[in-house]
Amino acid sequence: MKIGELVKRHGVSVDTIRFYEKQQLLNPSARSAAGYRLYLEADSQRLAFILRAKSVGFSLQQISELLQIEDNKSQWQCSDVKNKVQQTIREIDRQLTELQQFRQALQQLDDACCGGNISATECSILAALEQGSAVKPEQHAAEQHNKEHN
Amino acid sequence: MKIGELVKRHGVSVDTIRFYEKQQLLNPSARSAAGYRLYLEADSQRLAFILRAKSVGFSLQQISELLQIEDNKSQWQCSDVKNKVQQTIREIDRQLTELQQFRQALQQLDDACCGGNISATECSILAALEQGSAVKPEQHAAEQHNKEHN
DNA sequence: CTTGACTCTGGAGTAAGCTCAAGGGTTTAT
DNA sequence: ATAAACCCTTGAGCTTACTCCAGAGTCAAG
Repeated sequence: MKIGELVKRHGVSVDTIRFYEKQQLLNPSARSAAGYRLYLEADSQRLAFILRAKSVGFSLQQISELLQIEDNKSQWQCSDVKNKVQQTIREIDRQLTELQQFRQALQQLDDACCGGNISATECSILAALEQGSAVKPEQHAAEQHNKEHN
Repeated sequence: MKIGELVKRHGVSVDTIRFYEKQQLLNPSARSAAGYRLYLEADSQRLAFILRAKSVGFSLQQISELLQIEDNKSQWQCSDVKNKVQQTIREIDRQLTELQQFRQALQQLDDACCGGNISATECSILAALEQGSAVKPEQHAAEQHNKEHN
């Protein structure tokens, strides 16, 4: 099949396919006389592999490594594959930790801010960013009932 | 002070400062006769603001918006600032959700794989990526005791 | 035989946030 | 006076995963 049918089957663009080829992830099995890329069923399945791995969170670099194993399965062991998966999980965990820290820092700023229609000159969020001090809630002409915790 | 002292104080590179200037985040208060950038205390504090906001997870774009408020505090309200923070939190939450889904998908693959020294031809991870089917643990010459759940 | 759909190559552009290099002027200490 | 350390501008490069464009050849239908 030509590139047009391949992309129709998988819902990706031709540019994506050519990009994957440049990255050595997916080569056409042949070329027509006019130079058109020709793909076989096996190529289509390989593309499906790539897209599934991508949707699961692998980078193209990691997919390339998995494909090397896939291409030569008998020379690799289960543990090789599992190691790659676990390494990816660890990377994701690192990103999660970082994001959660950001979230927490922002949540603290958010909690301390009244969010009302008082002027931003008294905003505790800006104050914290200016002075880098610990977060202190605003105390304007109203009740202040969240002094505890911390 | 010249750029060299500024960067020494804050532990960033001169390239970073010049980049922030191009992004209109931080302009020197003056230039010397020879064209050297000259910064005042206020500039140094503004840089501190930027770096703190960055460490908390704001993008440069968002920092730019915060600085606009900071530059003209009296014309903004607390709620304006709080809204920006909450918007950022929502973006982070979206990223967290996505990462957690990736993590879960990978964890399922990982759980199903024995990770042993059997050949990768029987690896359940590769099988799942090839066929796109639900994850099924390998069943080789050993006990199989995790059939439930799912 | 022509029109339109399809395909080709090569190269540029995108977002984000810098980092580096080339080639040159300035300041400061000795 | 000269060398080291500092500063300047312009412009390119890095990373990831594409996307878009120009200019041109190819194929199938009518």
